[in-house]
Amino acid sequence: MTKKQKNEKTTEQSHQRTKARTHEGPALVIELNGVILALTDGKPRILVVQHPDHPKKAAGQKDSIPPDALPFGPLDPAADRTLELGLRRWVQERTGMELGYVEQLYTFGDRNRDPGELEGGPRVISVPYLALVKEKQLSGMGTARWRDWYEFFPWEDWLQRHSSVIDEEIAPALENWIRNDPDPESRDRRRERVEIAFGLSGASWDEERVLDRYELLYETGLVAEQAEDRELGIEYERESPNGSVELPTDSSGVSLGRPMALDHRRILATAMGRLRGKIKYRPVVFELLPGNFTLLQLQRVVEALAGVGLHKQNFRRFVEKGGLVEETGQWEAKTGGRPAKLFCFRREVLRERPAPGVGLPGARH
Amino acid sequence: MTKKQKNEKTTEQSHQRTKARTHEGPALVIELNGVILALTDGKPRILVVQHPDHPKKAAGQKDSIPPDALPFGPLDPAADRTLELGLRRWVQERTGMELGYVEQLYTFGDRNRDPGELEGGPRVISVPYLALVKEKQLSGMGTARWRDWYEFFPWEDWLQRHSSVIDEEIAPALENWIRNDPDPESRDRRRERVEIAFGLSGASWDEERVLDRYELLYETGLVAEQAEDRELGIEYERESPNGSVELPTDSSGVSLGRPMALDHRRILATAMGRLRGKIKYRPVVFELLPGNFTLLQLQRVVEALAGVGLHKQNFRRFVEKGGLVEETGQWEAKTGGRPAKLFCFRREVLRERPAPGVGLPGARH
DNA sequence: TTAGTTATGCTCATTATTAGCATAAGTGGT
DNA sequence: ACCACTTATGCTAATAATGAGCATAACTAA
Repeated sequence: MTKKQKNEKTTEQSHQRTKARTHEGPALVIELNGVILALTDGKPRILVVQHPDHPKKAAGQKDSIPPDALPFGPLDPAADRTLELGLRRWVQERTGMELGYVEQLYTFGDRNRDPGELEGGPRVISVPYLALVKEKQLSGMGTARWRDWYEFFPWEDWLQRHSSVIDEEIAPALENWIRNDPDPESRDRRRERVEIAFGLSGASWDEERVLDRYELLYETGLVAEQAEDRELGIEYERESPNGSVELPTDSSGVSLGRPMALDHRRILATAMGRLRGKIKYRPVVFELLPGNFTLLQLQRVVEALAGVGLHKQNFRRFVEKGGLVEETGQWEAKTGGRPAKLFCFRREVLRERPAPGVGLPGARH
Repeated sequence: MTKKQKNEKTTEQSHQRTKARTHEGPALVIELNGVILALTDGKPRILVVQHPDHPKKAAGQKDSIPPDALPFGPLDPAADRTLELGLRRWVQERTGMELGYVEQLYTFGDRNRDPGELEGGPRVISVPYLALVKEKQLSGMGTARWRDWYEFFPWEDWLQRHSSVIDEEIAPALENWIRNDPDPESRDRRRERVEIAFGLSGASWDEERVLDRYELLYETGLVAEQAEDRELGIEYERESPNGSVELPTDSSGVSLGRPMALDHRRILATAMGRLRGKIKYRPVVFELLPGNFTLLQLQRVVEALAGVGLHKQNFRRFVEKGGLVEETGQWEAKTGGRPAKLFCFRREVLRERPAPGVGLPGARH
C-alpha cells in the first residue's frame, strides 16, 4: 500500500504535533470548533487562527505560513457541563468574547480527518458551532484575526453577477472530470451532481448548497486541501450532511479560494449553507445587526450572507408587511442621500408566524 | 448538597449498569442512536428496544417493565471509518436491516444525560441519526419492536382536530406553571415560550416545534422522565437545538405520552421536528413510500408525518404542478372507490427547483 | 339501483411576487 | 441657487401561487 508508506514517511517529521495532542489515555477526543461570524463594514467575516501544529509546519517548512484554521478547543468531559458551555468557556478564555447566538452544526467524525490519527493520535470528533456576534470586539490575542468568508469561497459570491470563476475555471474542470469517468452510470451521477450543485445547464443556483459545491471541488482536485491530503497519504473517507462523497482522484494543482487547515473549509461550508438556509425561516440576521438599522443595512446584510442581490422595493415590502421590523421613530441622516427611517426587530413576530425569516424576495436569477 | 447525597444513594443499587458500560479507560464514549422510521399501514412507526441497563431495572424493580429506548450502539473508534458507517454496521449486525436514507441529528453531550456518569461511568456523547426505511423488514430480533411515534407524543397528532389533551391537560398545567413563577420578567419569558410552542392565545401551531413542546412539558413535570431524573438526583443541565432550557422544578406526577429511557424522547422529538421540516424542502417522503403510489397515499403519509390534515385537491395540484411526481400509466384499483392513477417520484425535479419538498398545501389551521 | 367511497377536473376570490415607474429628500460641487 | 448624484420610499400593473369549494367520474357493497 502506497498510502501506508507515505504515512510512515511523515510520522517522524511531525512528532511535535503528536506531542501537542497527547492525552492521558482516551482514544477519543471531542474538539469543539467555532465558526464565529461578525459583520465589519457590512461584510461577513469569520474568526480564524493559525493552526499550532499543522503538518506543513511540523514537517519543518518554517517558511510556509500555516493556513488559517477555525478556532477550536477540546471538550473537557469532567468540567464542561454541556458542549455549548465548553465552547463558550474556551472562546471566553482565549478571545475574551462573550458569544451570543450559538448553533450546533454537523458533527464530523470521519477517521483520519485529523492527520494526527495516522501517527497513533486519538480519534478526533469535531463538533462545530456557528456563533453570531454583534461586532468585532476582538481583544487582539495571538494569531487570531477576522477574514472575509468569501476569500475561502470566491465562487459563492454572486453579488456582482456570475462570479466568472465558475465559467472560466470551475465549469470546464468539472466538465473534464465528468468526461474522465469511464463508467457511463457513474458519469451520469457526476453530471447530475454538478448540475444541481452549480446550477449548470438549466438548473437553478441554490445558494444553500455551499457544501455540495466545495465537496465537488475537493473531489475534482480544484482546492488545495485535496492535494495536501494526498501528499500526507490520508485515506479520507467522508460522511457528509448531504450524503457520502467519492474519494479524491487526481490532483489538478489548481487552488481555488484560500485554503484552510484540515477539513476546516468543509466545516465552514457547512456553516455557510446552514446560515443561508436559516435566515429564511428564523430571524437570525438581527443577531448580526445593531439594535437600530435602516432597511438598506438589513438588505445589505442579507445579500452579503446569501451572496445574491435583492430587489430593493420588494425586500422592503416583505420585511415591513411580514411584521419582522417596526419603526423606531428615529432617522439615520448619514446615508448619502435622503435620510432613512431606523427600524428595529419586532419580537412579536415569533408569536404570529411559524417561520419568520427574511427569505430572498426578488432575488436576481 | 442534597443532589449529591441522592447520587450516592443510587450508586450501589445500580452497579449492574456500571458493569455493562465499563470501558477500558476512556472517560468519553460516543453512542450512536438510531431513530429508525418506517411506515406500517400508513402510520409512522419507530424501532424501539428495551434498554438493557435502565436504572429502574438495575435497582431491583424487576416487576416494572423497562421503558422503550432508541436502539443504540457504540462508535468503535478503531474500526468505524465514519460515524454513519458505524451506525449502519451495528444496525445491520443486530437487526439485519440495511438502512437507506440516513441523516445526522443534533449531537447531545450534556453531562449526566446518562445516569451511569453519576457512578463514575464515562461521559456519553450521543450522536443520533434519523433513518428512513421502506417497510417493516424486521427480522424479529430480541426486544426490538415497532411503535407508533404518536404514542410518545399524543399532543402532536392534530389529524382529527385539536387533540384535546392540549386543552384539557397541557394548557391548564402550563398556565399554572407560568403563574407560579415569582419573577415577573421570567414569568413573561415562560408565557412567551408557551404561546409560541403550543400556538396558544392567537399564536399559530407550528408543527415543527416538537422539541420546544416536549421540553416545556419536561420542565413543567408533565412527562414521566422528569420525575425519574429527579428521583435519581440527576442534575441535568441541558443544551438544546433551540437554546438552553430551565432546570426542572416540581414534579406533578402526571405522565403524558409513553416515556422513554434516558433522554431518548428528547432525541425522538428532535427527529420528529427535523423530519417535519425536511419534507417541505427535500423530497424525503419518497424514501418511505413504495416506488409507485397514489396521490392519496402520498398525502396520507405527509399528513401522518406532519400531524395535520391537508386539502386534497390543492395537495394534488401542488405535487403535480410542482413536478414532484409523474404518472406511471398504471392504475390502482383497490382504492374502495374510483381507481387511482399510480405515480412515481420524478427525479429531475432536483435539477429544476432549489427546494423541492411537499410543503403543506392547504393545511387546516 | 342506490348509497357510499375515492379520484379528478375546474373555478373563483384572495394573496404574494416580480419588475418597474415615479417622487422625495438628502449630498457635494459650481 | 442650480445641477448632478445619491438613497429612501410610495405605488402599480401583470403574473403566479394559494385557499376553499363545486361538480363529475368511476368504482364497491348492499
